Amino acid sequence: MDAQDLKSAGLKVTLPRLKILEILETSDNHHMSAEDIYRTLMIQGAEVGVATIYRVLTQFEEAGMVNKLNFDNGQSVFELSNVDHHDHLVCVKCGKIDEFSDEVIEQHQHDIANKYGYQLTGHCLYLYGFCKGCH
Amino acid sequence: MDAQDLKSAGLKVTLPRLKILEILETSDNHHMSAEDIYRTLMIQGAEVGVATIYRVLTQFEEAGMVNKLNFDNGQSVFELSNVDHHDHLVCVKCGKIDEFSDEVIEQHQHDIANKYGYQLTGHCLYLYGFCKGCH
DNA sequence: GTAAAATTAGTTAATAATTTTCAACTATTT
DNA sequence: AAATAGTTGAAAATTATTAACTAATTTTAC
Repeated sequence: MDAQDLKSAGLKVTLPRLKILEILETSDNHHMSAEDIYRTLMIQGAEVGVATIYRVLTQFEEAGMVNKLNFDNGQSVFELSNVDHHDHLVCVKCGKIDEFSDEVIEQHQHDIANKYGYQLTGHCLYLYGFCKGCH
Repeated sequence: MDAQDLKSAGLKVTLPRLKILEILETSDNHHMSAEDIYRTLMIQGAEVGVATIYRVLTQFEEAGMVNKLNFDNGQSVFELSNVDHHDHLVCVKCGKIDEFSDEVIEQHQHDIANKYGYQLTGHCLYLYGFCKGCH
């Protein structure tokens, strides 16, 4: 994800956008909330308003560059979408996020959509629980 | 779901709680947002404050009487939980909600949780798409 | 049934997260 | 370099939900 991706998406190449992309790429946990990103930018000394972050993330999502994950507790985080499809395990205690993918589940989802006459546009699958360290 | 269920849950039997239960039971689409419930109560001429609705719904959820569903768009709706477990198909255009259940998917979810060392407390699976009527 | 104790309700105010507004600025086009 | 179309940051506005507080209601003990 770089300047070229922004152009392809019809978005001008601006500093805030590049910085946000960079943060999403280089952060340790590559699942970040708008707040997380804002904090990181502040620490870096960048002067970017909150509104810009929400705006840019929405644009990225519309352009298919990032996915927004909405958790049950109302929190939401973003991840780059230039990776293979996967779903998420979320620790309800420490907030840790693991990723998995399961072909059988994917297949069944499609079968179900067909059976009910739905033309699938997306899905959301989260497993919530206590992770190894939080039992 | 009736007065007895309220008592069993350690909740006093009050008019607002009974009305909210009744609405959840009798509404056509038995998936309603706090707002939907509020509007319905207003139409019925009942004088119930919004805060009460949120409070009561939260209590019902804690008591395991209702499930809260959080959709990707941030909206959330409630359904009575005195029915078999199932997941949801959501039409992204008209908002229609269908229900399904799939043993294979359920089983795989447990396998995955085990594999990653998670002790499962819940899951959320929504399929989004265009329903039959909205193609 | 009644009164006292405990819980609950409604109003209003507060909060949190996100979005809008708008004038000033920037990137791209010509 | 000027024109233009898109973008930004600050602050105000919105939205959904929750908290605080007093009044009202339900339950429990007589």
